[in-house]
Formats: sequence, C-alpha cells, structure tokens
Amino acid sequence: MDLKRKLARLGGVGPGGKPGTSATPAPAAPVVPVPAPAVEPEAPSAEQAARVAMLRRMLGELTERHGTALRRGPPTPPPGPLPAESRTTPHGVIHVAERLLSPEHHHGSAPLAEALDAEASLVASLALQPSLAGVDFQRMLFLDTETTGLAGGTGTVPFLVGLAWFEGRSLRVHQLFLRRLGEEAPLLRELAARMAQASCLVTFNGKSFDWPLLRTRFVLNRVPVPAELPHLDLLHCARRVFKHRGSGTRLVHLEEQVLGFHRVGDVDGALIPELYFRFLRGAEGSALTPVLEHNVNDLLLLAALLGLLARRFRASGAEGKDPRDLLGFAGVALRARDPERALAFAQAAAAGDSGAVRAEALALASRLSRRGGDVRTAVANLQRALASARKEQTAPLHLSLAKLYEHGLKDLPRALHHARLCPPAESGEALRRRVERLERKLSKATRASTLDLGEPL
DNA sequence: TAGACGTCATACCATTGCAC
DNA sequence: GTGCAATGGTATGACGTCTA
Repeated sequence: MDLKRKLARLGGVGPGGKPGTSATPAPAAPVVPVPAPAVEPEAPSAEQAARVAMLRRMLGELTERHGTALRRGPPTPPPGPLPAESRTTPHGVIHVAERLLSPEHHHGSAPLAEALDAEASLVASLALQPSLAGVDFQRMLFLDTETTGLAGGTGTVPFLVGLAWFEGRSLRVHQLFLRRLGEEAPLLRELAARMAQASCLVTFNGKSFDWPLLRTRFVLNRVPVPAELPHLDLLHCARRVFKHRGSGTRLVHLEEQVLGFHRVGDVDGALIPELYFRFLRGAEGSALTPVLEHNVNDLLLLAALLGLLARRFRASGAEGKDPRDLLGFAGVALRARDPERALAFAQAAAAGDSGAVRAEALALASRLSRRGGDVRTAVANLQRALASARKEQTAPLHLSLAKLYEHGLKDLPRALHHARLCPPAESGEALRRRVERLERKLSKATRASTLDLGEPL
C-alpha cells in the first residue's frame, strides 16, 4: 500500500484524494473532486492528526530529496548508436534490423526454402502433435528471442525479438530491437501484428522459454496478449530424432553435427545479457552486432532444421546415412502410430555398420512384427539382434525371446534356454519364477508326450 | 530460474491362456 | 467355471535437459 493511501486511511480524506484512488504523486495526479459524504466522518483524534502530519513531512522530504527518481525511476543514460533502423509504425517507434534471403540460401547443408515443402500431416507426426495436421506451414513464423537473462519472471526482458517468415520462397528476417528498457509496448504490438498474420510459431525450446517470457511482457506492458498460435517446438523433435548421437541436443551441436554449419566469431549465449547492459550504459551499438548475427543464425537454423527433418522423415530411411538418426526416426514413427514407416526406418538402421544400433533397430523391428501378429519374423529379428548386440544389451533380448517362444510359438525348450541366459542379477525374483514355471511346464509336456507314444513309464 | 517434454521405473488395467 | 499368472498398453511420478 502506498503512503498516500495510508495517509487517507489514517486521517480520513486528504487534500486532492480519496480512499482507493491512484498512487500517482500529487503534482502529476489530476485532482479528483470528493463528493460530500452522506454521514459526516468522525474528526481525527489529536494523536492521529500528529501521525498524519509526521508522515506528510516524511513524504515531503523524500520527494524533495529524490524528486525525479521517485516519479520516473532511475534515469536511463543516452544509448549509443543503434544496431537497427528506427521506423514509425501505427504502434509507435520500433527499431528493426531487416534482411531478405534468397530461395537458394542454405544454412550449412540445408536449403532454407525446403521448410516450405514440409507437409502439415508429416510435421504433425514428426512433432507427435496431431493438432498441427491442419496448419498452413506456408505462413509459419520463426521466432527466437535474446533476453537479459534466463531467470524468467518479471525481471527478464527480451531485448531482441527475431522473426522470420517466407515471402514466396525467400525468407524475410525482422529483428525487433529494444532501444531502452521501458519501451517494449511498440515492439510487442509489432510482434502481435506479425503473429496475427501467421498460422503457427516455430521455435527451439520456445514452449518453455521464449513464449512464456513474451506472454509475461505483454501482460506487464498492458498490451493485449495475442491469440495462442499452434506451436512447433523443434527442440523436442530434434531430441527424439538425434538422441542416439549421445552429444546432447543443444542448438549449436545440432547445427554443427547435423547441418555441418560452423559459426565463426559467434557470441556465447551467456555473454549476451552483459553486452546489452553495456549498450544501455552508453556503449557503441556495434558491440551488439554479434548478438544480432547470433539471433539470425538461430532463425535460419530453425528453417533449415525443419526442412531437413521433414525431408528425411518423408524418405522413410531412404535418405540419411547415420543409423543412429534412422533409429531415432523409427522411434518417432512408432510413437506416431505409423508402423510401416517405423519398420522401414528400423530396417534401414539395421543395415548400418554400428552393432549396438543394429541390435536396437532389430529389437524395434521385432516389436513391430509382434504387434502385427508375425511371431516368427519377430523371433528372427531378435535372433539377429542378439548376434549384433553388446554384452549389456543381451538381457532384454533373451527375455523377449523367452516370452515369444513360450507364448507365441509354444516352444518350451527354447523359451527355457533363453530364460536361463538372462543375467539373474538383472531380473531377480521374476526371472526365477519364470525359469521354474517353464521347467514345470516342460517336464509335464514331456511326460504327456511320453504317454502319448505309449512308452513304458 | 521456469516450464515443456524427454526417459525410466513402477503401477494398474483388460485380456488371454493355463491348471485344477 | 474359477482363479492365477503373464501379456501389452497406458498412466503416473521422479528426475534430466534445454533456452539467455
């Protein structure tokens, strides 16, 4: 509660105010006429009047001493030259760095315009988001922000909002730059206008980072929050597909390893907030050029990655040589309930030269055959997987074979054989029960067949 | 530091097959 | 026919990853 309200509560209605009015300091606040109360309030006691007088005096001293700072917040030093061009829009002045990339432009090995060829139904499967199947990806909006930190909440400000969209097969990039803290509203209104023309957002970790942060800024700046667009977050797609590479799925790793693009002179993300704070304290705007370049590269990577993922997923294993990625795609297709594509990817991965990946791919192919009711193929795939597997991979393969032989093929001797080959330490009590049950069933079956043959007991 | 989504382990469910 | 055990599929919770 502000001092003025406290004063009003303590001493009844003060000059130029009434209980519940705005906290704006007296000189700038409009004087609100006070209607005559229906019932005359009680006169304040001498003690109350003395406290009110003291508080007024303290408030007066504070205002005298800090004046402008109290009314307007800390003064912002004049910023250095801007790294972006100033433009007047219906929403106010914004600062934009703009570029247009030709349809032939590549990011690493991938052409940007290939993203336009991604069919919505394919992307929906790839992203495991059925709601994307109806999206017009010709009007997607790529988004990446640079901010004053990672913390989120009200203290983190997006000072650079990178946007990119296709015009024909060329990619238009707009980077909205925040010249001063406190001037976000025009930038946010421009972003909202761009979003209104788009069919969906494409980001990297934007569901968790960029969009929640921007939504908070809309609320804090009293700018209407744009309607939520369908959101394709490529972090999760990339993680599912490239997880078998074992080198993490950070943006720059993907860029180097998947697209073969190496950034030269790129700024470390952790240094970006400090560079912006230096600019706010009067440093040259040119010091932020690497930050804008970093942001452009992130946007181009989004387009390139989407095009590449869609092309390889469409090819069902006929394209892309790394068996680890083929295995990743197989897993995605399986989860997307596309067993034919999953099987095609698994078979392509199994043809690769990595024994461990081949074993995993064949185990996946076995599960698909089992689901399709083809137990013999499922068993054959598991046998092939065993031949390629590393020692630590064999336990689940033996266990699956024991189940398939027992329940699918009714081959008890082979089921028992594989159950006994499972390392006991890994399966414990359940494995012991399985072996005992199989031994019981087998001895019974043996006795029955002996009786059938009429042999003497 | 927030939050979406990943994996992994575990629990639960309906269904199926077997023993009695 | 009944009860038990095993199956695959799904739900849930804990914890890890990633973004500036």
